[in-house]
Amino acid sequence: MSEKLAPQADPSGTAPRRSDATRAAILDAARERFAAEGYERATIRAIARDAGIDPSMVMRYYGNKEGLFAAASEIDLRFDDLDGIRVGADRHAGAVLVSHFLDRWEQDEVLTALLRVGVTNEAAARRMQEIFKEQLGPLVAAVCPDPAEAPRRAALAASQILGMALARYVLRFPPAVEMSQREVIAWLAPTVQRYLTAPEA
Amino acid sequence: MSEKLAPQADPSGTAPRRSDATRAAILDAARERFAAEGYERATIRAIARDAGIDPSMVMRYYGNKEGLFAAASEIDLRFDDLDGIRVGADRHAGAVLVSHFLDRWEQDEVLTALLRVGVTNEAAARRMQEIFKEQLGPLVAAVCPDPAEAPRRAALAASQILGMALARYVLRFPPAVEMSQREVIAWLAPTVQRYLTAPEA
DNA sequence: ATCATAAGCCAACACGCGTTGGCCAACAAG
DNA sequence: CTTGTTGGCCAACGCGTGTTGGCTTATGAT
Repeated sequence: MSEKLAPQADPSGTAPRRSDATRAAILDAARERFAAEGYERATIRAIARDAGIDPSMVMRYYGNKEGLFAAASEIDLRFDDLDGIRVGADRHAGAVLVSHFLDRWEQDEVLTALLRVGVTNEAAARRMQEIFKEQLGPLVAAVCPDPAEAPRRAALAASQILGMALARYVLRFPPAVEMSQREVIAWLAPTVQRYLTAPEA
Repeated sequence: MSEKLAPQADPSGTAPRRSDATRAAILDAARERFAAEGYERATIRAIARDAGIDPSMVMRYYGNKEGLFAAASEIDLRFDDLDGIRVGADRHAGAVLVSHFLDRWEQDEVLTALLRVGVTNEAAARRMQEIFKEQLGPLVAAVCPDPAEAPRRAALAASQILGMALARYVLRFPPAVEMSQREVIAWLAPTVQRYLTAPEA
């Protein structure tokens, strides 16, 4: 009676459902559409068409459009891969951070989606705040001189990183698009480095 | 016969119309709505309501929604006020530029509107490219060492300035909002200065 | 083999949108 | 005063949207 919804023992903790493939297809399509067109123009009908199913399935699995976006925009900035910063590479924190963000941005369209949607959608903007606060914040606090300054320094670094993402991946300013990843890092790393570690004023 | 549409002599070149006040009210309301909500969520009906007239008037005067946005998002970055840069204050170009942009952004909601809309709307994104290219470009070319590098350097400066505008005026990251204008200038000026004048790599 | 359940589709709803054309009143020129 | 022109409103159209409920089919446990 208690395990009615779990047809078989499940080591991972979540019961696998027969519809998991469909759910994933919906999420993939949603991420792509949200990233490419923003919240309003990414219609549930179009997402369903991309996923090869009926629009009503989207509602069944994610409740409503807001719920779909919430599910599709879950993000992990993957700073765990970066524990190198703490261990003593503080002098290269800027370069490591910029490089990491560029990688993440080019691999994961969720970041573009969140940026595109966050500009118009209050909930997405708050989500973005949380992500940067909770994931970038601690990392900055560990690197910067006075932990009390961490939020401000993180915001400054975020402003440069988001600004480049905006110019390069969203607005597609030709010069920003044409720069190689290495060039972008060479230019932005000192900026971010200074925001993180330079003494105030 | 030739002057049928000009009821009286007009020194300024454009005939004043009885509807000019309404046209202006529409544009004001449009700017505010586009800046606050982006393209799709700023409805013509709401704009008309704000302006105190009927939605059909908007169509009469601006053709369609696209035309309205085009008219409402005309922008002059006002770099003319800044000829100080050329005259020899090149060492402070970064500070002057950042300060000028912050002022413009806080006075003119069109900039926020263009940023919010440009993220989702192709035409607005192109418009933004043109504005930065044609208005910021020449100014950068006059300050930077090799004019051939101007576009890239302008894009870098734009990435930082737009990034801060994004964090401060659109996404409203608390630390970015709480910083005083003076603090923002103190942090960003050296960055922009370097983007404009530092030797490459 | 049975049968509850899950997966899926279809058709439709109500709503808000951009947009249109016709009608009325205020104005200005003769 | 008359008459053409402009400014303005009203009512409606067609459309695409998010969303709903019911129906059919496949599935897998019993």
